[in-house]
Amino acid sequence: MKLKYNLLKEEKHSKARLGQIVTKYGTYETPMFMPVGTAGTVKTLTPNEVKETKAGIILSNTYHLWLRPGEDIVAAAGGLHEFMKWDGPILTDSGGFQVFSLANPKDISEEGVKFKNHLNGDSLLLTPEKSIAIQNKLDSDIAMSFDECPPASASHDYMEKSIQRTLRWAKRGKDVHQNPNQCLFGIVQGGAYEDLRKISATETVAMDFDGYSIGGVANDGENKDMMYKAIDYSIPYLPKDKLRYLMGVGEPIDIIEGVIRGIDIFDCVSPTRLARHGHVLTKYGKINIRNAQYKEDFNKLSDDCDCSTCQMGYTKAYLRHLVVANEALAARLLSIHNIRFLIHLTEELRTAIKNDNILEYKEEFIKNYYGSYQAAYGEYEKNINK
RNA sequence: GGGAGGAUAGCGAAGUGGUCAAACGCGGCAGACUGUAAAUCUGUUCCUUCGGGUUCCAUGGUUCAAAUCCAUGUCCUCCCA
Repeated sequence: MKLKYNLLKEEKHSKARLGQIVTKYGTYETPMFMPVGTAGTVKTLTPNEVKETKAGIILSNTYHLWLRPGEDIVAAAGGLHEFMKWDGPILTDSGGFQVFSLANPKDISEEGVKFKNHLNGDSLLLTPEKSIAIQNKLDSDIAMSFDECPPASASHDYMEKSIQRTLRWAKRGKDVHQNPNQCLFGIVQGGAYEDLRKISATETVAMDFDGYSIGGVANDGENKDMMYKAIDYSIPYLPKDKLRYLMGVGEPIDIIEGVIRGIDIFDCVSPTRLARHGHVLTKYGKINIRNAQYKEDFNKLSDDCDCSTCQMGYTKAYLRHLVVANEALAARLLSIHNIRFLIHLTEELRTAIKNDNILEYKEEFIKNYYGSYQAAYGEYEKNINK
């Protein structure tokens, strides 16, 4: 059964929307944060632990599973859900982000993208057709179109050529997409250029995908002002009855701003990566639990957090000890907490949408978490409409 | 009792006459991380009022110049008896 989106309510003072995603695994509310499990695992966590964070959809990656263990092995296992024992929806990224993070511009051609296998140096070619074929076999619930994800700093000229190629790649991918149980999403690119976002969004929507995402944000050379513009310039052209996914985001303030601008789903590696590096998201800001000041702090990470790490009563002093001692449990306990933090944030945003007070919620959140607008938005504070 | 080798910043360890406040590793203290080549990477780690000051076991010496050479002492390790 193909996943389906229903729009339930629009917030009165913003573009924020409450919706639901109906899947064969259950029904989930949006806005939603999706934890990332690139290589078929949300790093350091078991599926049960991920479930306990109240995660709905999780992410996995075409590029990584293609290289290892190979999509045929996943298919032989009965698909990715069965392989990794995740009894919930999965979205697979197409490998488009790896075009940005792993390939050189000169390796990008009309046919596809030449990669150097980061595991053994082999030369590989990933094409739109190949990406979709792999995702068909992985049997994820949502497949993403294979796109070029140029840095935000790319020139208008480069970006224009790039979005046209991404549109052709989207069409090629859609033409070979075969899995009837799998949605296929189109990706809007165009950086912070208003005209290009409009073209990319309009043309992508014209191809009639099951959902749409905004890509190319939160990467090199971008600031918050540009990210929010990229969203604002794309959203007006996306249909209301389809899911809107902001790829790779992220930071609490960006999730809030994204929701206010009409985004439904987000994904980001930050809660798990930060956890592995000893950083903790709390209502009163991000802390580095490694810091010496926590050596004898026998308080929990947060008094009002319902994640299993906090519910167990683990103290900052103990968690700091685990991080400093490089114990695997540190990454696991902090990943649980950080993921739960972002999912809890989306729960609060859903409540705010129901109550039509999301702008007030944002003010309150910024006050608690960042302390100031400057801290929340950086030097672009004044350009961003509060 | 005889012989040999050592002693360098919190620890380990380079350096064997000037370019040495002294490589590098660990530990310590901070920072970064947004569709994961990331349990990774970066900075910093004698004191300082940032001008400079005081260092390489101790003391004395050689030299324009010593962590580096010489003498003595102290301590450590190994081998022989």
